[in-house]
Amino acid sequence: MKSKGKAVKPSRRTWSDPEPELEPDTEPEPGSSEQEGSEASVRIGGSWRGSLRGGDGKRKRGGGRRRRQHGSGTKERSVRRLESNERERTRMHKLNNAFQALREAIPHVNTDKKLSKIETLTLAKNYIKALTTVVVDMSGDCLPAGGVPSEANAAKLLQCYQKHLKDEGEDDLTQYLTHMHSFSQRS
DNA sequence: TAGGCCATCTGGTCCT
DNA sequence: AGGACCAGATGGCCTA
Repeated sequence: MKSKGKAVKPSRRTWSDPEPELEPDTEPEPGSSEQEGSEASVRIGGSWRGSLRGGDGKRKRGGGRRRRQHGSGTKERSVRRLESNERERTRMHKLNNAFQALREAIPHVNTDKKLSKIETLTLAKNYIKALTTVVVDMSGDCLPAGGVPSEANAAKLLQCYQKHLKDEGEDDLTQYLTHMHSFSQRS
């Protein structure tokens, strides 16, 4: 299993752990010094970076110009940024937890390798499609046309599913399994 | 070393 | 007004 990313990244400095020489209160940021809105450079981890916003035609919903932050001091903005970063971090953690739950819901062969996010989504999509095919197939055999979902029907479907697997194997899952194997072979 | 994947920061926009 | 959401940018880690 890849143990990527999760390890502590000592060189990644967060706003909550600022370096002493970095003083946002006193050091103006080039490009973002409240005068140019189309392009900004910000300082992260001690190095300046420039963003390409405004020049590539993306993210242009609305004005496109960076809004000026009237009436809020640098310190207050810094605090708000910290809070915003924290919220974003927890939001992403929740998202990752959801991805993990999805990974655990999808059967796959190579459990040694953690599915990437894109693999998880692709497998989930194919898995749903495969199961849908099975259900539709079985409901044609086992349920009256236009049958209303009910506990009785669900039980009957389950019986049919088991019979289906016994009689015909898991051919309906072939496509899903194909994708699954392609993923596992790449690891 | 290049490329893939990821976490984090960031600012703009949307929504309540 | 403030939080949620989104996407771009950046840099670290890992594998082929």
